[in-house]
Order: sequence, then C-alpha cells, then structure tokens
Amino acid sequence: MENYPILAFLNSSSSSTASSTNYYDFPSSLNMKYSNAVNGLYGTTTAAQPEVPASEYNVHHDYKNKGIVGSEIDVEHIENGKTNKQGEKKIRKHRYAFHTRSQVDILDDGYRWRKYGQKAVKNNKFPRSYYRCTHERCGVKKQVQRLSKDEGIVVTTYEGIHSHSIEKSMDNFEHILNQMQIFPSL
DNA sequence: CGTCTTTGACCGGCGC
DNA sequence: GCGCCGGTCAAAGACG
Repeated sequence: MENYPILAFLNSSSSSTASSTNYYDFPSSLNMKYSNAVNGLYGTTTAAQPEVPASEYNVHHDYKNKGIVGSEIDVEHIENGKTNKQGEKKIRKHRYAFHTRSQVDILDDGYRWRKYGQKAVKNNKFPRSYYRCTHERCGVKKQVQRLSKDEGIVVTTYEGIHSHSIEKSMDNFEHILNQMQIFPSL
C-alpha cells in the first residue's frame, strides 16, 4: 500500500490520548524531510509565542486544554457509534491543528486543495476556510483560520489521512519555511 | 475551456 | 420544537 500520510509521524509525537488509528510507514527519505521541517515549525512557534491555550481554538469541548505539543494540538478525537443515512458506521476521526506564525494563510504542503466553503467564526473577525484534497477518493480535509487575538498566527487543522502519495516536489517544504517568520530560540 | 473560488442555501447536531 | 452554529453543497463567476 502506498500511503505517505503527512501526519503519521506527527501523531507518534503526540502526548495526548491513546489512538487506535492505524498509521503507515514513511519512506525514510520523506520522513527525514518532514521531520526537519516540523522541527522548524516547533521552534518557530513555541519560541516566539507565549503559550496560547487550546481554548483559543475552536476545539472539541472534550479536548480543550489537552496536549499542546509545540505547535501541534490534538484538536479532536471523535468516536461514536452513530450511523448515517446509509447505515454506515461513522469512523473515528483525528484532527491535528498547527498554529504557525505566517503572513500568508495558505501554506503549500505539497498537496492540491480545493476550497469548498468559508464561514464566519464566532468571536473571530477572520473567516475560516474549508479545503478538501483534490485527489480522487482522498477524503482529507483541512481548515484554515487566522486568530483574531493575534493576526500573525494561522491555525491549520488537518483531518484524515491522504490515500495517495504527495503530488508535488517535497522541496516545497522549503517554501513553507520561507513563508514563515523565523525567530531565533530564546 | 478546464480548474478553482466565491457565496448563499441547506443540513444535521445540540442546547434550551 | 425552535434557533443557533459548524460544516457542506453547488451554481455562478473569475481566472489563466
């Protein structure tokens, strides 16, 4: 199976609740690049910011104030036995949010995204944008929103695992880093 | 002309 | 039941 989920290794670094989600192995070359990039994110955001409580985000109430790991937040952990119209069981979802200090809202993470909605957010003067991965049958979604309290911070929330390999060159991670302000560690 | 964004409508869940 | 709210749909328009 060829799955290169961007969030697979990130989950392993999460200190929050136990997960039953299956994750796939990273090709070692990609893993290294991702790790380097994310370590950069951690340093950037945590060093530059006073800790922002999880309650600042629009998070699932059960998981407020849980598990801020650097710039990664285990936003949501959904498990229920409800069924939808088709009688399919809803599957457990995982969401991961990253707060990054950036001038641009859209960080190029290598995947192609189609915007499918935008909503005003309560207690936030900035709207939240909804994106879906354009790859066929890949249900990965992400939400992007800027914090009202600190306009320099962009919160990107990922939901789901990509069912396909990345579509662009991994070199784009350098662009991501270039888009962010880099602060020296204090 | 194909792809992507915009935006109001719509829907389901939840609290009262 | 009703209203609010977050999330999604889909038609129309913009853009390269």
